[in-house]
Amino acid sequence: MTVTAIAYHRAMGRWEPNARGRLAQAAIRLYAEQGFERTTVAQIARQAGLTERTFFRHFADKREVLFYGTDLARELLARAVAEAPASAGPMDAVAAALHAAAAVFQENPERVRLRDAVVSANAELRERELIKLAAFASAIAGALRERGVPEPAAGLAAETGVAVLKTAFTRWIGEPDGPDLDHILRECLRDLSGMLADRLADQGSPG
Amino acid sequence: MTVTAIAYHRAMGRWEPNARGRLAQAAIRLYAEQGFERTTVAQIARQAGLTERTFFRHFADKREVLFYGTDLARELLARAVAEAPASAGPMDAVAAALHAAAAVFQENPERVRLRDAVVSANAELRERELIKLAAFASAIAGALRERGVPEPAAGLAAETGVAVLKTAFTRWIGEPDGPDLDHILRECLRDLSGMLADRLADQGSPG
DNA sequence: ATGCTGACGACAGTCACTGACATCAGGAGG
DNA sequence: CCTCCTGATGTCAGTGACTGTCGTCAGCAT
Repeated sequence: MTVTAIAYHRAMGRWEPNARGRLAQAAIRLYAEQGFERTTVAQIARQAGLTERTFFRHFADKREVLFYGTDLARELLARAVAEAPASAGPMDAVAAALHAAAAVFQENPERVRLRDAVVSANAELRERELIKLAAFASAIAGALRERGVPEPAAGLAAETGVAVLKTAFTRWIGEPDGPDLDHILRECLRDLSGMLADRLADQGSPG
Repeated sequence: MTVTAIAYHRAMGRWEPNARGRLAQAAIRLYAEQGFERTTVAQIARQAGLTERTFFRHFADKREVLFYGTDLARELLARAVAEAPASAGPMDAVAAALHAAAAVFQENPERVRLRDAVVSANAELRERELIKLAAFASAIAGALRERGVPEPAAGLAAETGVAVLKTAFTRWIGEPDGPDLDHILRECLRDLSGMLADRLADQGSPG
């Protein structure tokens, strides 16, 4: 469930045309070919015609190079929540954001799948993915609060939304010829509503 | 939201009385005193009267030492789900598990808070925490499936449950003199039900 | 042309983590 | 009591991620 995969594009370096991009491209290729652990930063740098030291000037660590574009995705989610119609409830606004993210994924399914394969294959990368997802939730929660949704409802809706995104994404990746992400998302949201509504019905027997 | 904090106890070493425990205790103390990053594994080992090499024989890495007992917590959650009354719906079973976990946290609030402070202060430790929480979700989902709950409902209920636990835990940590975890949990579950029930009411306007 | 600024290379150093081998405590069997 | 065996530990050497520092060089403004 490497849901973080999103756009790979950015400004260029000053001398070389695009240092960051070259490093990122070299990295994902090498990670995919020989595995994350068996790839050294020196290899990536050499592949991109740069030095190891320069790699670490562009990326905080060896993992971060795979999470390029995460900032953009976070902004996208927050914006979608903010731009949801005023009449929409918290969970509707979150749903809108999830569908916006889904659209980006579906723009380039092959790259998303490649990245997912690399990230899923390594525990350290899965950890980093989770942090990014938590950042998504945090951004969504912030946007909800801007809409006047109080805590803990905002945080709860955001966390739940990300949980739904993860679940739907995993399902989508799992069946390449299955329905599209939008459809799966809607289905998951409906299932969840149902479960919780059931629970609401007979209240007060929690522990 | 370092929800992973749970029991610290285990078998003893053969020569020295309790190598694992001594290492864990030294580690958390040093991490709390001088920070995680400024503490070297050699320091921890020396403090415990052992060598660096031995530290890595007991813990997979420098972070893992703070996540002692996570396995027990995972089993606790799974068992609570399994032992929920047959009449309980998926979300009720999950709620029961969350309350079981809450009970363990409340057994020793000081230690939980100390650990939370250490983990929250460091990004790498927060990453590890998220992985453990994901493992919790996975265990809960498995237990739900054993109860006959189909996918994606099982995964969804599990993820949502962990999201609720995180939210409630954060709130609990945030106000030391506030209501107890059980109470906050119940409140969060109610809020979430409400939000999703509202959304269920006017269906079909997702994105 | 000259100086400034920011990106890069070169180099040395720290530390997390690993593999290989020696060693030593204690229990099982004589 | 002695001996073998097993498992936990110490020792040593090595890899690789990451950092600090300094020199250098391209492009820009003056």
